[in-house]
Amino acid sequence: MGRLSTEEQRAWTALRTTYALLHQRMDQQLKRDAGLSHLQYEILARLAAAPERELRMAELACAIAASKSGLTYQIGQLERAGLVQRRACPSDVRAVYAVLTEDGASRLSLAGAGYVGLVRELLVDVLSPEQLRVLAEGLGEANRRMQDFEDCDGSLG
Amino acid sequence: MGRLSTEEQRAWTALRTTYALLHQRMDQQLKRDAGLSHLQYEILARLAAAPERELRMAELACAIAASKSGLTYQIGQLERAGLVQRRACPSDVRAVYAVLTEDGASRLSLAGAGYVGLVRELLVDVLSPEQLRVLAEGLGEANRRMQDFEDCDGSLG
DNA sequence: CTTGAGCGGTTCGAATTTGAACTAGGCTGG
DNA sequence: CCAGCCTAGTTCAAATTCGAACCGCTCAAG
Repeated sequence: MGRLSTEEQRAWTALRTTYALLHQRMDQQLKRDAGLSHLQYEILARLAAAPERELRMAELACAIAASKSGLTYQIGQLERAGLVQRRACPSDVRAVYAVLTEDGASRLSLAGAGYVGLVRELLVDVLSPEQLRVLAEGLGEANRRMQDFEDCDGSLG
Repeated sequence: MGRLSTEEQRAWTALRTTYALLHQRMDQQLKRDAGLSHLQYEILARLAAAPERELRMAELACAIAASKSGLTYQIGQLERAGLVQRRACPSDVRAVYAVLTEDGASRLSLAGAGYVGLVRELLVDVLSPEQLRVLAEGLGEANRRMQDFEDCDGSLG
């Protein structure tokens, strides 16, 4: 249980602050460009990538690491804005699908350029391809373990 | 302005979710162990590492990537809990120092073991030393650039 | 000196987030 | 079939967060 080595500390701190700064920048830019928060953008992006452009609430909550109630709130906002629709599931009355609307898709692509630009400018272009590869692999593995252990839900709601 | 390559996307997504999951876990564990939020822990940790165990509000806000008002709130909480004290700056009446108290220091060390354990278990031990080094270097550089560009304050509050 | 711009923090209201109930449906053993 | 437990989402109040407006102070230019 000793302290972290300098290198270990640097790695963790860098991870933390990189994410924090990037997140902050994205929030500002997305809000300016398309009136979306970073979280909302991620939600729309997940939906866009999903088959039929729809996902169950729980899957979505898990994917974006938000609490159940937090997602309910955000989907509410997005629905009011017409970017998403709720759809009941025929086989299970309890379940709800969030579906990306046409408007949602175009809003997403409106925001997309700026978002991608930011990821490039502040992350991708700063790293060598090799560094990027290592990062994707290493953190990908860390992720997998956490999700496995936690079953991607548990206390999240 | 094209899309991100699969690898680029993987890297960014992994960064995002790794941080999110780690943050969530920390929040829970710290709350349980010592009644601190992750943010509060970071604040105390920064103070502990600073000379004289004190920092100006603005420096602190910058260090933890919080908004000015957000920090005011959290320092308020920590002060009520007796873990931190505000101290005026003799040379500049406007400035305020946040000082770690003895209680703050012991609370911090109380929480420290669990915190470090989590960082080890979920991040450090999952990566090879080489991966860790690359991560620290790469993200460290990304960080430096963002902070430079933004002068570590700007629109943060 | 004396504006006037800018800094450092705080305050305030609105938006978001959280966790703990709660509502309802499903699902399994008896 | 039925009780008891689990699951999916929502609701609600409380805690946190954000941004804009604000206050008092500093500092450099005139």
